[in-house]
Amino acid sequence: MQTPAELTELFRDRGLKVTPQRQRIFEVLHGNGAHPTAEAVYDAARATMPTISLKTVYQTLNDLAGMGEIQLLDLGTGSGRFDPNVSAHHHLVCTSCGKVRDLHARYPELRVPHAQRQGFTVGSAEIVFRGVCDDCGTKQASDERANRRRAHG
Amino acid sequence: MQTPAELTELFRDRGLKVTPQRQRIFEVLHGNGAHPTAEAVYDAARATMPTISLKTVYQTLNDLAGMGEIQLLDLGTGSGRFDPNVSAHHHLVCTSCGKVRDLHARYPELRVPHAQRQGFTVGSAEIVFRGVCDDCGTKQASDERANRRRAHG
DNA sequence: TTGTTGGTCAACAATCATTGTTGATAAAGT
DNA sequence: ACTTTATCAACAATGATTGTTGACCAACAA
Repeated sequence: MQTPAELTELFRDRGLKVTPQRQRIFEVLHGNGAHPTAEAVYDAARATMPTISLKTVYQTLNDLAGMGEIQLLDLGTGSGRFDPNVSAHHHLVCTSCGKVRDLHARYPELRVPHAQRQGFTVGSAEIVFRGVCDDCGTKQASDERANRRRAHG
Repeated sequence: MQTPAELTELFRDRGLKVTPQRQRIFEVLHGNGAHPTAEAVYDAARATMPTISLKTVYQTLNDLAGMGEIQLLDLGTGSGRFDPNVSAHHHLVCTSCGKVRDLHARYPELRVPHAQRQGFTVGSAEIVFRGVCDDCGTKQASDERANRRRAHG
């Protein structure tokens, strides 16, 4: 997505008002590679603007998605995640905590074999790599150690 | 997944009773490549068993998923879909009607470049190809023709 | 065949993420 | 300054899914 200043212009061009709440949301999203949920954006915004409402956050996120400035992802983690990175890319998803990271890699082989098209006209392909992130990996390891201690003691 | 007869045995082995409702659900799923939603399974089951409840359908689908006989997919179509095909494969999703089809193809290139792992230990990879199915493609074309006629008339 | 266990049903409430509604207030943009 | 639109709070509603209750009945083992 574009910088907060550019988004401000974009909103003005479209006749949308640039309110402090919206600017706060622009800031929160700017350079955020963590693919926040609406709730996460809400929490981050509230840190410096305690009266902002979750409704307003959803509203603004949907406006941004409608303009193509951010992307709404459904990666099977229970709630939608908003990705400020709009260019073609793939995702790493932690099956333990739901963390999502961008993956910038080219997969030129990603074609559907003709015999398998089943009548589909394919427009895009996304890869979701599922696994365990470093945080959850080390936590699991220490949990297991704790379990062993408990079993022995 | 296995045949209804094999599933019957599996349920018995686990101390689960084999009721007509469950057998009906086995039949509905057997050889079903359409990735039905819980509602779709419910509707199909009701065709010959009008009193079966949606609750029972969810229950049995979850039991089957717990045994690894079917797979619950979240492909961003709004509701979960149940896939009787448990082996590694990918999916074609219609962005218009939500239809899902299996894609049996090998993508040996599907590795995360080491420099991009970001601490993740990757276990699996799924590709979702999004596009328009034949039904929706032809429907869209005829809709457009109708729109042109309306505009001219 | 009978008894115990568990499944099923209906009806309903509850969950979670998300969107809609209302009416009052405030602030943005001309 | 005036018009328009955003925001807020509080609340209801959505749709998919799960939980709850109590009554009933059927599967399976003895």
